[in-house]
Amino acid sequence: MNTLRDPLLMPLTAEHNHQQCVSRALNTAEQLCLNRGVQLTAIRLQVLSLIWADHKAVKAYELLDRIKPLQSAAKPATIYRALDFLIEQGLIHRIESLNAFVGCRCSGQPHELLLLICKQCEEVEERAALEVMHTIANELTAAHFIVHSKAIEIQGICGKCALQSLSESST
Amino acid sequence: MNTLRDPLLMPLTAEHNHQQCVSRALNTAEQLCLNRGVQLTAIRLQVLSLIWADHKAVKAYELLDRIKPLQSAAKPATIYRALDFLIEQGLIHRIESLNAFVGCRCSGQPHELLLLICKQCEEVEERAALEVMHTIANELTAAHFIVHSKAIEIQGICGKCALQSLSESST
DNA sequence: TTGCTAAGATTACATTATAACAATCGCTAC
DNA sequence: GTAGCGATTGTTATAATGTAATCTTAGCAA
Repeated sequence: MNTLRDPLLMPLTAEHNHQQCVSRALNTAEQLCLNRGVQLTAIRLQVLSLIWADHKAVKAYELLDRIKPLQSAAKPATIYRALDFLIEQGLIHRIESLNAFVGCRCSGQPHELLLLICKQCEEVEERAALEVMHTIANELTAAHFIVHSKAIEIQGICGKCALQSLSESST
Repeated sequence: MNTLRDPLLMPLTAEHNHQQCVSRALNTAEQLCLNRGVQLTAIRLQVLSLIWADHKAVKAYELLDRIKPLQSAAKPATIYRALDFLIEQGLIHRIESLNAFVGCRCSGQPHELLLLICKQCEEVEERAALEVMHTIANELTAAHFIVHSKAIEIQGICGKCALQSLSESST
C-alpha cells in the first residue's frame, strides 16, 4: 500500500491540490452510489460539491445560500434532505459540536474517526486513529456498552495555524 | 483510595441511592463555589437540582418548563445563563450530539471523559478512561494539534438495558 | 451618598431543524 | 400505454434551540 496516496495519511497542507482532492471525492461518490444502487441526484451532487468547496465545516443555511443561485427554489428541507442522504452514504460527516458538516476524505471505507477542528482556520481534519478506537472499544466492553455511533471531536489549533502564529510572533 | 466510593467507578445501577447521589452533588457544588468565590445563586442551584432529577440528558427548554413553577418569570436566557455558569464551573456537561445537559458526577476534579449515552433509557454515564485519553493525546501530538476541548460521545445501549432486553426476549 | 459590579429581567431576534402534504418523475406489471 | 408504485423534490408552516442588546436590581465599597 502506498501510504503517500492514502488520503487519511495525507496532511492537509496549504499545498495540497484541492482541485484534485475535490474531483477524487466526487468520483468516489458517484462510483459508490452506482455500486449501491442509490441516486446521486443533481441536488445531492450540488450540495456535496458545495461542501467540498474547502475543508472547512459548513453550516446548513450557508449551503442553502450557496445553492440558491443554482436551485432558486431551494428551501431548508432541500438541504437537510440532501445532507441526510450524504451522511447515510458516508460521504460527509456531521460535526455535532458545531452543528455543521464537512466532506469525508475516506468515503466508502467503513471508518470511525477523530475530527480535529481548528478554531482559527476552521478546517477539519480526519484521523483514523486506530489505537484510539481500540482503547475506546476496550473501555466500552468494560462498561458493557453496545455502540451504535461515536462522535469524537477535538477543538483547538491545528499544526499549520500554530506554526503560523509562532512565526508571526517571532518577527 | 477506596474505589467503591469513587463516583467514577460506581456503576449507574438501578439500586443506586439517588437521593444520596443528588445531595452529594449539590453539596460538592456548594463547597466548590464557596472555595472559588463564585455564587451558586438560587436560580443556578435550582437549575442544577433539576438537572440532577435523574441521570438522563435534559434539554434547555425542558429545564425552562420545569423551572417555571418556581421562577414564573424564567425565559430562555435565564436557563442558558445558569447552564453557562454550571458548565464553566464543571458542575454539568453539555452533550453536543443531543443539545442537552447532564450532571457531572466528578465535579471539581479536572477531568476529561467519555460520555456513554443510552438511546433506550437515555441515561448518560461518564467514564474517565485514562487509556483512551492517553492514546488521543498521542494522536494529537502526532498531528501537531493543540487541544482546547474534547467531546467524546458514544451513543448506544447501556449494559443495564442490554441485559433487560436479553432477559425479556428469553421469556 | 455615590458608584461599581455581578446577577438577573425583558424583549426581540437569529439560527437550526422538522412536519405534513402536494407534485413530479421514472419504472414496471398489466 | 397506462395505472400504480416508490423515490425524490416542492411548498408551507412551524418547532426547537440559542443569543444579542438593553435595562434593572442588589450588594458592597469608597
